Amino acid sequence: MNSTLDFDQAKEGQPAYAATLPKGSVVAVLRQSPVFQLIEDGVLLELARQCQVLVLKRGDVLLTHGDKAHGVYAIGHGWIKLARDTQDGSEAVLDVLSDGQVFGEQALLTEHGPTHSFTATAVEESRVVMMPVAALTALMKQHPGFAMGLLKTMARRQSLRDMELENRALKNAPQRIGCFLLRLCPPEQQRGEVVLHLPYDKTLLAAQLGMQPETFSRALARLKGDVGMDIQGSAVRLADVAELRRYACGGCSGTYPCEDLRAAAG
Amino acid sequence: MNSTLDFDQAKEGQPAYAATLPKGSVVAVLRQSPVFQLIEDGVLLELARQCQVLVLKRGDVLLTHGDKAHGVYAIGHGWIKLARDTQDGSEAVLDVLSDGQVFGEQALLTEHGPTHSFTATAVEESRVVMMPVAALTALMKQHPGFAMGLLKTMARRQSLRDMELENRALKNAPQRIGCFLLRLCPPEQQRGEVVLHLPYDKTLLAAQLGMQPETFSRALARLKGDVGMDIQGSAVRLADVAELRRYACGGCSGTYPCEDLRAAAG
DNA sequence: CGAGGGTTTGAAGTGCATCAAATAGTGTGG
DNA sequence: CCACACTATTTGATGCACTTCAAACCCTCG
Repeated sequence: MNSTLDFDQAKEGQPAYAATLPKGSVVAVLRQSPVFQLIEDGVLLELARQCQVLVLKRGDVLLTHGDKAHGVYAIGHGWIKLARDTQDGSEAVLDVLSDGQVFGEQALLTEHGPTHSFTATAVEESRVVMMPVAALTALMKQHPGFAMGLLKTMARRQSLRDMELENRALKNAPQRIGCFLLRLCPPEQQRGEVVLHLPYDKTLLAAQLGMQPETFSRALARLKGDVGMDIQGSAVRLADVAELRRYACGGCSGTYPCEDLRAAAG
Repeated sequence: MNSTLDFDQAKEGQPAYAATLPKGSVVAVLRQSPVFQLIEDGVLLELARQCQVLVLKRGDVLLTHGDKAHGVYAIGHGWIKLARDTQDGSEAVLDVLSDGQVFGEQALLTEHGPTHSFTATAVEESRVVMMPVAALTALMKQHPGFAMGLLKTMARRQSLRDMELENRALKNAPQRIGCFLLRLCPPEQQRGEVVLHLPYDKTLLAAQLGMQPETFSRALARLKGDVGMDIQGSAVRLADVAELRRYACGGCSGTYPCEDLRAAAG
């Protein structure tokens, strides 16, 4: 699989290098996440002082499944893929996260030697804030609001995973793609024509939705015919959102609208 | 689907009726869950005073997807199925929980009018403790240990869901069954012959593993040949656990052993 | 311009779902 | 205690969705 190893440390996704950034901007990154919603500015600034900023190139591996967990991460900007790799070389994508989202909270909760339960890889150039476990456990003890924030985001993420399990169990490939597109629609555009932009490449999208790239391609083509759609590379023009909803949400549990889940899970 | 409605309220899964039980036993139920691990006896007794005990018959619906959430639930004994029902009548089973496990914590976390994101049904005669939201929010404010307990169980559950997503994405039917059987093995019996007892009926098991009953039946038969297995109703005799592990865990992410997840998720 | 990855298209194979029906198991009332 | 009804489970036959393998195409970037 990797006979192409070379001396360029970026090639096979080596650990990211650190960079120093103004602490104020770290606070701004953390503020993006509801996790820190209940924390006062001063406290957050003190936390920021202890954080590290990591700059990742496309393909860089931030942390590996099974590694000891040193911190919790918040995405400043970029796209990070969380996945589980198997012995035989395949992988299951759990999530693809972006600006303001937090991951790796499990590091705070498992007592003896917490390890990461997934591999995190930069899908494209990204900036990530690493919050050391020690700083966070202190924060947790002193500020109950932090635990509450964590609870809320974990509950939200839980619901997202539940929805994904439902999708995998009950929907076919075109419907899963449709569901994803719907969550991409801005909240105010729930009817009529909408133009969307696929946030990352189709191969990754396919993996995230649990299908092969070939299947994704064909399913997208099928959507084009079944609901009105135009596709130009990563640009998708939707003739009528309502039509897509009818198509994709048919086999859904209607009472828990996906709209509520569109917002960042952390 | 239900032209057979009759006057027996149990028939179509009406709400369970309440029963009064000694408060001490409620404390015992709560103590089973790690959620309350850090809470002192006195506090727990006070909580127990405000709880209701529900007795459910097989098929009774405890709460329905979309209902307003009034409380969090702890299973005294029995089996409770959590599932999402779709408009067209099919369902996706999210989890099947048993003694000591807690569910519905989301009720505490979503601010405006929390609703349940799944339907909970008794798979067989069960006893469940209902903890009112009001009592728990009070508890959360005064005892930070409670929030910590919640966080831990939610993290654990998260890992379970991640594993399930991985299983659905990467394993075929016989392997998924094999994985389930392995998690059924007692921790001390990791090699040699083991006799297991399927905890509930095969139709539900199939649904939990994301396959049709027919597929489950055939996959189980296939396992019988591929690894050494004897099946008598719900009794499964495994010639060699290690053999099954080789078979089922081949496509797994090895570094996060499923053994760690066998323990109750809350 | 050429190399390499992303994307599409075609052809063939496979695992699972579906439909149908037989069999086993379980609880009921007579 | 047995016959009946009903459900769970198994088995067979068939179809379909998705995967796999292969090859062409496209696009970007050095």
